[in-house]
Amino acid sequence: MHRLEDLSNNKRSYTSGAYLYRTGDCFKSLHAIRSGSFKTRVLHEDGREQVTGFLMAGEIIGLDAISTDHHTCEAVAMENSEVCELPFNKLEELSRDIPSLQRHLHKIMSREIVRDQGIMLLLGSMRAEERLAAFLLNLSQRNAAHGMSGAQLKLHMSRLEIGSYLGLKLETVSRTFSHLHESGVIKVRNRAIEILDFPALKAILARP
Amino acid sequence: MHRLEDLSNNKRSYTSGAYLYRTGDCFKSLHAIRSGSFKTRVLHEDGREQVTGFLMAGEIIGLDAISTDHHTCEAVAMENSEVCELPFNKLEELSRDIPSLQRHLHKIMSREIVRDQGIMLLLGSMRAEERLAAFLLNLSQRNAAHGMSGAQLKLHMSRLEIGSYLGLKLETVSRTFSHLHESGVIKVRNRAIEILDFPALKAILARP
DNA sequence: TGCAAGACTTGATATATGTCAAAATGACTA
DNA sequence: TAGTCATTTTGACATATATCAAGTCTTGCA
Repeated sequence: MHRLEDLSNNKRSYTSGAYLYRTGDCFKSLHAIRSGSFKTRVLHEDGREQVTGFLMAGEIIGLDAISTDHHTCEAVAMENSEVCELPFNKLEELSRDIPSLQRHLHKIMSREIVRDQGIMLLLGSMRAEERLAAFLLNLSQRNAAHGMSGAQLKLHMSRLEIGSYLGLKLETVSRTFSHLHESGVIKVRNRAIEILDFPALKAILARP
Repeated sequence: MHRLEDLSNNKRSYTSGAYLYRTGDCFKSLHAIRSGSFKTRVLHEDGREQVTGFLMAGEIIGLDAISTDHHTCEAVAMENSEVCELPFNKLEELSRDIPSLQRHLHKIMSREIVRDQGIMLLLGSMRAEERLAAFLLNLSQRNAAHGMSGAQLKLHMSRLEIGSYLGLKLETVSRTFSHLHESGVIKVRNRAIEILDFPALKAILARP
């Protein structure tokens, strides 16, 4: 596993709003997010766009590009962030020698597929309030997994971006936040969200 | 590449409606569809479900399960079908020796991620008619890729299943089919669809 | 072949979310 | 610090899709 370190000494910084890659860019490396966060989005010919993910520290970004050797979406930093470059052919080479790395890489890719299936379920069959509840709980969980608070969330994305991700208009996102705020489930102060009543938030999801 | 054949001599048949695997099943093998077609769907606690894919001959099924060694969705045959079992640890073993196979496997997984992103775009930002147009064009393209007609489609799934996949109710699917039929873009006779006007169908997608 | 169950279509109506608009708030810059 | 611009909230209204309800058509089985 020490050989992995050869791979990971190449760190780069991105300021908020900077592109990690754009649609069509040639693919050479995956990137591990060391700090900060990124959003990914796909673009349709007619200017339509869809945010497909919000990624934070510890997560791997760029898996879409392996398919065609070109990026099929773009990744933008949502705050000042650091990534570690993982040249993909080195990764493949290493994973031929190290079965546990190979397995790990496969699991990472598969996990992304599972994550996308979850979003499809959300987009295909949930109402606005359920989508937002699922979104907040997911964020909370990932925050907690990094030793940060599960209750206090600092959103680095706008209502517009949340809307795009959840298949809602920004006004609907705003209204739904307000509604959850009024019912005492969460506290909303601009982009700082506090989850006050976890069971209630989970109950929104559990009841179809 | 001949060693691949060792892998692929294990064929199995599934009658229409039979499960290839269920949610929670232990994962051992991917499956290559030799003939026929399958649908995959994810289940939510509250009985909610979402069809996440319709797979046909030549496609690989089961990639979701690598993540946890257990299947996170279920796969059901939509007609009498044959699959070829690909034991995953043998696949990993072989791909350590054969870089081109390794690369191929990675591309297959990445392609699935890209496909899912496309569905997220569809579910998140398209109207009913656009979703159905995208669905039909995709089906047509895959049909044509297998040497079959791109214009004559035989649907193996019900309106309910199409609706689940596209995030619509079955009535909306039916109405939208009827509408496309009336406007002369397609001809609908039960599950036999004929695409009469490709440019018109594509135009529905291009105009936001 | 005929019957029954499921699949599909179509209509009337309800509703969640979108659209348009304006005001309020917050953030950045000069 | 003030001023400008972007973001967010909130309201009134529009609309796409969902829901409920018949009714018709297929299909598979007896």
